[in-house]
Amino acid sequence: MTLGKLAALPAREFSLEMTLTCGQVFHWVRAEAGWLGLIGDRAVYVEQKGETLSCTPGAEECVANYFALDHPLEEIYATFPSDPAMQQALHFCRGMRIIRQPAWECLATFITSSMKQVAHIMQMSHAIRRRFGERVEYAGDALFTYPTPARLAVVSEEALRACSIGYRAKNLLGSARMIAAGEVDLAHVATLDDEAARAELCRLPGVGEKVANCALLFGFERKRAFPIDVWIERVLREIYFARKRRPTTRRLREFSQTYFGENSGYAQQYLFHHARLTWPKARQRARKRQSSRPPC
DNA sequence: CTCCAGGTTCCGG
DNA sequence: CCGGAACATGGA
Repeated sequence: MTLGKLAALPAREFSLEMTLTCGQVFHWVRAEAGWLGLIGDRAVYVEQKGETLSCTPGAEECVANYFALDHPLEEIYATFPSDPAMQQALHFCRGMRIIRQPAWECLATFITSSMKQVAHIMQMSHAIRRRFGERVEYAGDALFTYPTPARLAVVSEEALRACSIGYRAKNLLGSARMIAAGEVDLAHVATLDDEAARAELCRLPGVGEKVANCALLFGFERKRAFPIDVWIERVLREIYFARKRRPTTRRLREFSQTYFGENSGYAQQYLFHHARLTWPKARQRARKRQSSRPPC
């Protein structure tokens, strides 16, 4: 890869590393001293040095918007609850931003995310892009856009399964077809309030409450959307409901919507990333033994 | 080899 | 409303 001169833009309270590795987006790859990826169909290189974010010349505005450099992080942090677990997560993840992803590629990658580790979600994303996306050249490297609903709508389920996505192929294909046919309109979803938008997304196959909330948070700028996955469920149960009778899924959802405030989605991502990177395997095994032991 | 992963859907209490 | 099971695949 041969990079020319880069453009610089100010980036206070920002961690590119955290932002790209926290499990919200899955196609950026390390290159040189930074990262190479696509913002929509535009190939971009970015690297951070201190409070400066350098990027491909001409892409400054696009990059600043994508990485949400305008989000007032200090104001957002001020709305987080002040309990120790939340403050530890904040300290650990400071500078991490919820980015503005194109709605469809965000939704689609989370449709393929069920029962998969972050590393494998990346693999699936790249396989789908490489096989069905548009090729974009950048400094001698080849990048691939995420295929549109219309493009995926006309491929076979077998061809999709060749990307090693298993049973998720049927869901991704079904959702692409419904959107391509206009049965669900993502541009319209963007105009709805959170609850209506979530309900509309859940009409798509493979989209339940968790995936819908990921799409709302990462692809529709809904900072209140609070996805509850296995990690967040552990955090809620072991920290916020420790020593209590096992809360129902319903109870966890109610708690998450009242306790974490107006930027609960942001809080959720900090708790998720912190737990995933710092909770040792030993704790997971201990938890496992505990939960499988009969109550006394 | 066994276990588990940023779940959803369907089915029987 | 709630708990269980099936669903594919690969990394630990």
